[in-house]
Parts: sequence; C-alpha cells; structure tokens
Amino acid sequence: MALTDTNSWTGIREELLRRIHDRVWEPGAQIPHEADLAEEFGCARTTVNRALRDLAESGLVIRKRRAGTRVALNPPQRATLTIPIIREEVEALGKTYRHSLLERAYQPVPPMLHGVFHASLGDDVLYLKTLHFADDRPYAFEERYINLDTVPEARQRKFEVSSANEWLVHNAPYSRGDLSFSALNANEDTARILDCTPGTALFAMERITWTGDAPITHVKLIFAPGYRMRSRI
Amino acid sequence: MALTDTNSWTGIREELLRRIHDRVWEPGAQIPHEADLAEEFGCARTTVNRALRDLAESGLVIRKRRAGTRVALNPPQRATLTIPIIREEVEALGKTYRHSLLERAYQPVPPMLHGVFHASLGDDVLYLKTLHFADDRPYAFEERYINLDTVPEARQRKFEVSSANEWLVHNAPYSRGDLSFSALNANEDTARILDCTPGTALFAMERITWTGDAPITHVKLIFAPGYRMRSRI
DNA sequence: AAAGATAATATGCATGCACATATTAACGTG
DNA sequence: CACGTTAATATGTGCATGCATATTATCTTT
Repeated sequence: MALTDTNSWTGIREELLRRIHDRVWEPGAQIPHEADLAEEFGCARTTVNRALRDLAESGLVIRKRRAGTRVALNPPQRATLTIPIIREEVEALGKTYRHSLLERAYQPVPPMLHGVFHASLGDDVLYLKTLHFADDRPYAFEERYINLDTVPEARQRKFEVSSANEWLVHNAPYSRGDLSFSALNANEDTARILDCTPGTALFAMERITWTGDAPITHVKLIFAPGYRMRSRI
Repeated sequence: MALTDTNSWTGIREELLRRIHDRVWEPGAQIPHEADLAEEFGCARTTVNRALRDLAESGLVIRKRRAGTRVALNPPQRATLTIPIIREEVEALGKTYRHSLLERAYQPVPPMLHGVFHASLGDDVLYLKTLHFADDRPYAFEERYINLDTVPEARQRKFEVSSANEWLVHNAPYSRGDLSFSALNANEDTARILDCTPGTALFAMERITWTGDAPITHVKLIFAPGYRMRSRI
C-alpha cells in the first residue's frame, strides 16, 4: 500500500521510513532484501539500493552483506553540525567582525600536546592567542598551536590581517579531526579578555586536525557568555 | 597522473580530493565535467558521479545543474556527532547506569515553549524531571516536556523503569529536530541535584524533536561537571 | 565431533544507456 | 534595446545487467 506514488529513490526512502516509523518493521527486525523490494515497488534494484544506502547512512538501518538489512535497534541520533569560520559566523549575525592578535610566539610543544604532536618533540610550534570581536565586543578567545613541520609556510604569516582560523582552512585542508565541547568557568585571565566576571560559565570547543597522519593544529576556542551552538537533525 | 590506480568510486574520490588539497583545482575554480573526468579515468560517468556526489555531500565541492561543479570557496567544516542514549553512553564508560524520576506532572504548556507547541495551547503536557546516574554519581539532569497530543501513549507510562529518553527513541521516532549546546552556571537547585557547588560551569544540551509537523518533546539535559562531548570529523 | 574447505546468498559496485530537470547562453521579435 | 522564447548543456536519476565481496550455511575430511 505504498501511498508514495513516485518510484524515485527518495519516494522509496519515504515509504521505507514510514514502515519503520509505523512499526510495520519492528526495531531489530530484518527487512525484505533488495530484490524483493524492487519487485514490490516495481523499480530496479539499484533504486532500492540507493534508498537503503541513504537510510543506512543516517543510521536507521544496519546493512551487512549476506546477512541482509535490519532496522536499527537503537537508532543512533546523529546530528551534523557545521562549524563555520568565525568571521562568517559573526557576519551571519549581521555584525562586523574583526580580530586582534594578542600573542605570537615560538614555543616547545606543550606537555598537553605531547601525545598528539609526538613526532616533533624537540621542535618548536607556533603559538597564537587571538581575540575575535563581533561589533567590537569580544566574541571568542582562541588559543592555537600550529605544527611547523606540517605547515612551514605559517612561519611567514603574521596572522594580523587574516586570522589563522581562516588561513589554515584555505591553505592547510585537513583530512581528519577530533572535536570536543565543554563548559568551563572563566578564570581571571579569560574573564578579563572576554569582558565578563570570573566564574562565568563559558562554552569551549577544542579541535585537533590532521592531514593524513601529520597533525596540523590544535585550537581551543572559548566563547563569550551566552554562546549557543546550534544544529539540526 | 592519477596515482590511485583503482577505478573504484572511492579511488576516484581520493584522486579528486588530492587535486583539491594540492590546489590543482583552486578554491572557487570550476572542475571538468563528469563526462570528461570519466574519460580521463577510463570509467563510466556514473562512477565519477558517485565520487562527486560524495564530495558534494561533505561540502567540499558545490554542484549545480548546467553550471557545473566547482571547488567550495569556504569548505564548511562539518562534523557529525552521535548523541547516544544516556544509558548507553554511561555503560560505554564501564559504569553502571540507573536513573531516578524526581517529578512527573501534567502542566500547561510553559511560556518558553509556546512558539513550539503552538497547536496545543489549552492542553496539558507531561513534565518529567529525571536524574541519570553513573556508578551512583549524578551524571546528567534532565527536564522534559512531552506533547501528549502527539504521543498520547506516554500518559500510561510511569518512566520509572525505562527512562523517557529511551522509551521515546524506541516508540516515537522523530523525523526532525533542533539541537543546541551551551554552558551555564549551576544555580542552587541544579548544584544540589548534581552534587556540585553553585556557580560551577555545566554543559547543557537542548533538543526539540518533531515527527512531521507535530512536536514530540523538548528536553534540556544538564551534565555533571567535567562533561565533554566528543566528535570526529 | 571438531575443523577446514566450499557453496550459496545478500549487499556493494561498475557499466552503458536513456531521459529528466535546472540553468545558462543564444536568439529573435516587438 | 529590452524582454521573453528557445536551445544547449551539465548534473540528477532510473534501469538492466554483470561481477565482486563479505558472510553464513553446508558439506567434507580427519
């Protein structure tokens, strides 16, 4: 009883979704195999495959060769969040962006990053402290370590006009990254920098990116009070 | 000079990625169209299409009919984060999970949610306050509103044995949701509940889910101090 | 009966082809 | 010359088919 009259792959996806939502196929249950579904919908197996692949990507069904396709028992709730370049994020709010470089230094790899920047223990890394503004009010405070082994060109850059954030995105694309989000209390320093009272709860994001096996950079972003990170599912 | 000898769609994707990373095709530049690439790689256009579609999905290239495919100017940084069921998250840490229902009441729609639960203004919603534990230590504090118009079966559930979190995932799958993350200072109440000192920075997640146009539930989760949400890119 | 080889099967992927659709460029007409 | 119409084009999608590959079931062999 497919109400979705189309036999487009999206149409078939909708119908499959409906059957999962309406528990025609219970969680954990095996669903008919591609060939059968193709026959039922009167379409090619390729088309059913496309629909099923899409559902598998979103985690709603689990597919294994030979074993078949089954409805996921605990549909993992996946959300894709887009982490914009800070300038764009600020400008999207209709505010004017600027940033100021608070510090730029060459340092030995800090202990915290020994595990990550393992290869270059003796060498220096570039350390940057940047403050991002929205309409002249502090928006986010950035602390960054750049691996000069991987991105030697960074040595030549001052990062005063275009931020490291932006420059790296355009010049050192990464293939892999770890992200983490947390909440922390503002200490004296960050409170002063972000213009808030010490102790205020702040939203923080940490990110390490690699290209292949070579670490590129470690960033810690601490946002001004009231920051919300949004996403759709 | 395709080093990737395979002509699988993943192989082609790798080669295209390489060209983008190595700036053979600069950001914003148009790349050859599918037919040409297919000829170059000696494969079917469909295969190139698959590779390009994948790159477009991750936001690295922008595709438009007739206009062609071009390298994204500002490759948006997308991260997919999986939001697990709290019980599973706790058990994955090797700790024992339990939860306790602190409050269960029928309430009129709170003003905060008027915009969301618009249809059911006069009606009541189910309000739940739950505390999640990991090894008998508070892990997260949950405040939830359930729309009884959408999920009337929730009226019969006590949510003492299985949490609302879990029950809803299995019984009211959603099609759409809004997520937001923020940091907040513990007030007297949450400090007492989560066993920390008032003022501590806490990580909070808010989520509203819909099935079609009907709102299902609104949840606010406040995690115990030290919580980190992790993700890979 | 346990262990290893082998066959069966469901999904994964590649191909060649045809047509749909969105978008841009070219054209023609008032 | 402005503006609407038409044609050209690149991507999007569907189909039929064949082979690849992972995994399970079955059948040997010791």
